[in-house]
Order: sequence, then C-alpha cells, then structure tokens
Amino acid sequence: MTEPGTTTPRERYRAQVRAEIKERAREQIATAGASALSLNAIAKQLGMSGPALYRYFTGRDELITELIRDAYRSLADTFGTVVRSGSGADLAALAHALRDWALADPQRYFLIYGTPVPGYHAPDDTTAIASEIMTFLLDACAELPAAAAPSAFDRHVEEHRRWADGHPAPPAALHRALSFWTRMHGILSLELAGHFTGMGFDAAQLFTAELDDLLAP
Amino acid sequence: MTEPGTTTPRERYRAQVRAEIKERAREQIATAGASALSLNAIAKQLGMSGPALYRYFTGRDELITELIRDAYRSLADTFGTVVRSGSGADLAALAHALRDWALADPQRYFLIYGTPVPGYHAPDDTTAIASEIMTFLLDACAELPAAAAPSAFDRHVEEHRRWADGHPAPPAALHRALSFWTRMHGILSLELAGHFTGMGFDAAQLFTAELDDLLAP
DNA sequence: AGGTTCAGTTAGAGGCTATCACGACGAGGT
DNA sequence: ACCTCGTCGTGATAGCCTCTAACTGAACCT
Repeated sequence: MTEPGTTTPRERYRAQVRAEIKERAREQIATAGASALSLNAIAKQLGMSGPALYRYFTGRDELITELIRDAYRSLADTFGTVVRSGSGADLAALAHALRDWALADPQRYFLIYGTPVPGYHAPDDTTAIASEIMTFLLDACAELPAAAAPSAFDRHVEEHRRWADGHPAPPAALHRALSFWTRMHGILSLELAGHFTGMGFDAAQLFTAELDDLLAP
Repeated sequence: MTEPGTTTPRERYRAQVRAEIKERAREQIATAGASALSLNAIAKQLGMSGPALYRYFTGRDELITELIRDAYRSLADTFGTVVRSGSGADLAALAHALRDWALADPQRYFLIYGTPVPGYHAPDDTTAIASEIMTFLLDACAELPAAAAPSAFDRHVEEHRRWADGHPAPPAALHRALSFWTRMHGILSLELAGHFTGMGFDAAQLFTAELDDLLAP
C-alpha cells in the first residue's frame, strides 16, 4: 500500500504526461488560438496516437478548462507576488503586473477574458480564484485616499456588495476596483486584439495615462 | 445584353440565397458562437446539401469575414442614425446606442471586438468602416468643453494623430475619444462575457457611472 | 505466480471543410 | 423552336477532427 503523501511511479508518470500535454496545448493556443487546439496534433507531437490522450483528459473541453484554471491561477499568483514582494497592495504596481502578464501571452489572457462560448459555464473553483484576484484589487483600492462625496453608483454598490465577499473596503473603494478592472481590461483587450496597430500612438502611454487618471481624483 | 443598373433573375436569386445563408449563419453565431458556425448545418437548414454553399462563398472564412463586415457596417449605421436623428454628435447618446447595439446581439459585438484569431487579418474595408466609426466619436468629443491643462498623453497623441485621419479635433478630444472607446468597451466586454453575473450590482448603472465620470472633467 | 489495473494501440462512427466531376435546368442568341 | 452555354445542385471523395470500443501488453500488488 502506498503511504499517504508519497507518490507511486505510476502517479508520477501520469502527472508528467498530463503536464506535457498541457504544455503542448499551451504552445498551440499561444500560436494559433484556443479554437485551433487539436488533441490529435498534441498526441502526434508526443509520439502517441490520438485516443491515448483520453486516458489523461476526458476530452477537449476538460483540457481547455484546465488551461483556463491555470491561467486564473497564474494571474492570482502574479498579483500575490507583487503584493508580497513589493510595497504591499499598490494599485499601480498591480496594473503594470497585469499588463506585463497579459502581454507575455495574449491568448492566455483571452482564455479568461476573451469571447465567451455561449454554452460553456466556468467551474466553481475558477470563480473562487477570480474572487481571490478581486480581493487583491479591493485591498489596493482600500489603501487609496477616499474621494470627496459618494457618487450615485457608490450608493448602489453599497447596497450590492455581496460580491466583495465581506471585504471591509468602503463603497468608494469597491467602485474604484470595478473601474480599475473595466478600464484596464478595456485597454488591454483592444491592444492585445490588435485594434491599436496602425494607429501610431503608444499603447503603453495610453495605459499609464488611464491609470494615472484613475488614481488621481 | 443586360443594361447596367438592372439585375438579371439569376443575380437576384443568387443575392437572395446569399442573404439567406448569412441569415442562418447569424442565427448560429448568436446562439452558439462563431466557432460553432457550420456550413454543413446551414446547408441542411436550407434544404440543400453541403458543397452547394461553395457556389456562394469561397469557404467558411469568407462567410465569417462577410459577417464581420456587416457587423462593422451595422455599428457605423447605428452611430450614423443617432447623430442624424438625435441632437447631433452627442457622446452620451453614442454611448447608450453602443450599449444597446451590443446587448441586442453580444456575439455580433464579439465578432468585432472579441478574441482575435492569430492568423486572421481583417480586410481593408473593415478598417475603413472602423475609422468611420472613430470619426463619429471624434466629432462628439470635439463638441465637448476642453479640459484644463493638456496632459502628457495629450502631447503624445498630438504627435501621433495620423490615425485621426485629418480630423480637426484638438488633442484632448483625441485622448477623450480613446478613453471613451476603451472604457465603454471594457465594461461592455466584461458584461457581455458574463463576468458580472452573480456579482449583484447593475451593469447599466456602472456603465452610466463610468460615462458620467468620462464626461465630467 | 497469478490476477488486476492501467497505458497505449487499432478500428470505426460521425462530424466538419473543401474539391471534383457529373447531371439538370434555365437564360440567351440564332 | 432550337441549341448552346453558364450556372446551380448533386454525390463521391480526401483529409481533418473528436470520441468510443475492443484489444494487447506491461507494470504492479499480493
């Protein structure tokens, strides 16, 4: 009997093959997009034939779901190291970390924030990681000086702060977190999709301009 | 000989079948996403068998490209009627028209602004329509009162205003147009993708709050 | 040593895009 | 009225894909 905490050779082998499959899948997605991901092609790269992969994943959907989960995890970890190793919960630092993370692998970003496929519903644990990410944002927003008077949306979000999951941030901070999220995503999404190419201006400068404007008032 | 300007019965028939194919394609995309678009399924719906569709479109890619073109055209026309029938170039009116247009068919919005497929490059005429859309935004931004002092990004965009295609708007207006685009897209994209579902707050109120903030200073 | 578990194989069903060669039919010219 | 030619739609076929099922062989455990 295998003792708890140890891994049998079979388990180690299985884990390693699973990891290798995911690695190839990541490469495919990075170069050709998630819609072009082919289990057959991955199997061929690994020197085995098609159906063998179904020993490791129940199907194409589970593989993609796993990659989505990893993407969420990676972003949450990135924020985590920024907060831990940097100067605490700094919204500007999180913003630049987010941008770097997105530019490092655009298709990974779109795995999370890209076009949704109508039928698909994300598993529960990804939403858990999403709220972990949101907590980093809320922490950073709570550190900022509060604005002058509470706006109409501040009052609205105060009545619907369930999504903040008990975070003690004041309503203006909740509002600012949502603003941060949507504004950074707006620029990044358009930039990564190439909608700025050929326009001539520097997307990085637009990003920091928007960030400064968000932090200013 | 057919006179120029008239249409032969064959041409009319051809145009009608093309339109019907596109109609079914729109339905499929709206309900299952662009990745699920199947020429075979469309042919079956029209009562003909597979390869017949290749008389009307050179392939799946051309059909999708055509739908993207139509989506751009539809958005430009929507902005056009807002400007023409409404109170001129009103940024808030454009914003709400954009939101209504996006909510009416989310997958059509993602056809334009969704996850890009790495190989694909949009044809030239769509970028022409895109700049037509941008012109509506610039017109509206030029009408607004100018902000106090020009920001750093205002100066940057002043040096790279080629994309504005000779539009006489001041740099602050160019900046505001970019801000408008990215901020509205940020909210709409996340809302349409379902990232707000379960969070409890009202996306419409967030949208108007962001819009007010954008118009305020 | 023997039974069990599991990885990987081939075969095959059913879906898709796309090409090709063929029949059928309507439109136009004579 | 006839004939020709362009065009529409067909079935057959190749080559992808996902995924299932049955089978082989080796590693593992007792």
